[in-house]
Amino acid sequence: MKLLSHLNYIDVVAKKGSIRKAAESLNITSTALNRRILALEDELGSPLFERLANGVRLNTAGELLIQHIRKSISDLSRVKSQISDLSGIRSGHVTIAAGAELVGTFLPRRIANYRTEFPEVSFEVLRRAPEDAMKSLNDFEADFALIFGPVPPSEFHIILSVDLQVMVAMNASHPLAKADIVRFYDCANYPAILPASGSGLYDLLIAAQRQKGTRLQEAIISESFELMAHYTNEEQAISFMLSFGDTSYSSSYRDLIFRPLHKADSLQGRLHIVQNKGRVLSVAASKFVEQLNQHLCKILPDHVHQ
Amino acid sequence: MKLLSHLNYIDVVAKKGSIRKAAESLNITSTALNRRILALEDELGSPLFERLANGVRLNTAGELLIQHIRKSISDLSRVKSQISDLSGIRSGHVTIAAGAELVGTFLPRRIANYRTEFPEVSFEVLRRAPEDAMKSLNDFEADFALIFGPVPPSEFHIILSVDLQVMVAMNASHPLAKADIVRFYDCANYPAILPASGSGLYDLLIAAQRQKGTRLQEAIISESFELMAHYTNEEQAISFMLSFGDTSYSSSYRDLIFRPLHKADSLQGRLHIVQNKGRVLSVAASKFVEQLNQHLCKILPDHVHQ
DNA sequence: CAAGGTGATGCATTTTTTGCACCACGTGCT
DNA sequence: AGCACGTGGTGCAAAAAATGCATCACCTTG
Repeated sequence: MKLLSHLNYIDVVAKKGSIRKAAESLNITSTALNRRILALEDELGSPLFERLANGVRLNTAGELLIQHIRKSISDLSRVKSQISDLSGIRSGHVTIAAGAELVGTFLPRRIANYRTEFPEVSFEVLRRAPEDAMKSLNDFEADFALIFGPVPPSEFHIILSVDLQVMVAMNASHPLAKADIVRFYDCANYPAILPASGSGLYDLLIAAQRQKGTRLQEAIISESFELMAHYTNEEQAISFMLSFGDTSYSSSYRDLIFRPLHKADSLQGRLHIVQNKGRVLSVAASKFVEQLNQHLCKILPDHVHQ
Repeated sequence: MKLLSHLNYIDVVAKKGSIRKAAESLNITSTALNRRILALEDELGSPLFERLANGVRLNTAGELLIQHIRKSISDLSRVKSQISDLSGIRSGHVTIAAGAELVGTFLPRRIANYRTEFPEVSFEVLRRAPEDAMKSLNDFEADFALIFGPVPPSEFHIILSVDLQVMVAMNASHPLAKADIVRFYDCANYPAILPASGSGLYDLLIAAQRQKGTRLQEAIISESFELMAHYTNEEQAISFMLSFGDTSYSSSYRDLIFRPLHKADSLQGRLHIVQNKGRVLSVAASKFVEQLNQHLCKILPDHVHQ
């Protein structure tokens, strides 16, 4: 797009922190890019970047402008999608920032389901810790975010919240698999595979250990839930996963057994679907959120908060 | 400004309804403008204008885009003003859409007062009927609007509301001037100069006549409050004006006497300061609104609703 | 002090935009 | 019907703008 390409250039420079690097990734010469920046600064009557020895960095004026640029680009792409929607072409692009707990299991199936109906819509999933997911929203990098954990700051609009239970995952031959329900203190008797910090599940498990006075055996810590799932199968270890009430999500890891925790130990967190306040979602994105909404209401009635 | 000039061109074409006319007012040839439009349409993959025999008109896609363009231009100018604010230059531009009741008396003094502090800030006052004032907000033509009359639609953000009394204006030698207070039915005994429809005061007077069963003598109807004021001086006629509690506004029309209406007849309307929902005001505009706010709280305590 | 990185700049080249003249088409007036 | 006038669209040449190369000045790092 020609219109925003000029603006987009600034955005890339800001992100790369170097005119030459940005120019390379944009497939133009640094000269051209440099001069565009100079022209823009001249036009605004104020520099936008601080020139450092090893690159450039946005100054305050630049920060103000880049915020507007990102919003403009994002809004324009929404308008474009609305316009193509008018022509009857169901196309578009949806960018989602989601916690590590969700990118592997929950989202793939939801996206696949959506794309059976609208195959022209492309998706982009950013795996982000809660704080980074919010930053993505602020930078207009993501259309909306799926955040599991504590209530997000009030500066965002919460489209939907769902109460989710944490379940214990283990190999079929694991001793804990014999009972239908697991106590949290029993978990401390076996090596555990825990998520790394920067995930809502991590926060929840830390809080639970402190509250219950139970200390889990941290055998492996990983930020990859795929590794956690597969390794649970290798060793007589346990791990923790979100339950969507529906076993179909859990079953994506064959051979793994999922057991709920005892009522008194129940680890409950909330999944929040949030978006930027005052921002309008694209046609495609809002339809996807609507589909998520319906699905969650169907499999988890009485747990959904609008 | 180069960045938005391309976009602004579309805006001008939409407003002029003709590429040639727009090109003339933009000091470029129609060829260049025409090709820019074609290029943009090509880029978006969809026409933006309907080609008619006597010009062009936005189609649905164009309406969608022009909305974004106007918002972008408006936001960018706000960012520009913020940036120059950083450099210590207190400059900017404020556009106000106001009812005819306010442009002549209330606003000039407020603007003058503001400009003694910030002489670099320029102002633009659009005299608009309530509905047109809201349209100006929607089109990002005005930063905010001063509307007197019924409560504006909820799709706008009401910054401030003030209860305002309507007073009766007359020549010093007018019979009604003898009493300190005027009854509404007494007004029917003299020729009256009334505002034309499209002003909040008009709506208020129409409603009052119906409610009280009193029919005023419509000697002159004008949309100009200046004419009303001056003509009131010429003939033994009466007219109606807003009271800001402070006589200083009324005194701008020398020789005119202002009398309040009896309590039972009191014509009370509301002045609303409204802006587009979700829109951020420029530094200059928000400072001006703040000054209005303080002033109104000072001269009309207990009548201001935030 | 040298090596490797950064952004800035002069000048020739390429690409894009612009303007002129003209076309095709529709409207309205005679 | 005929004509004049206005509209948007287009081919081609001129003008303007953006680009790329080579180079400079500067800073950091080894």
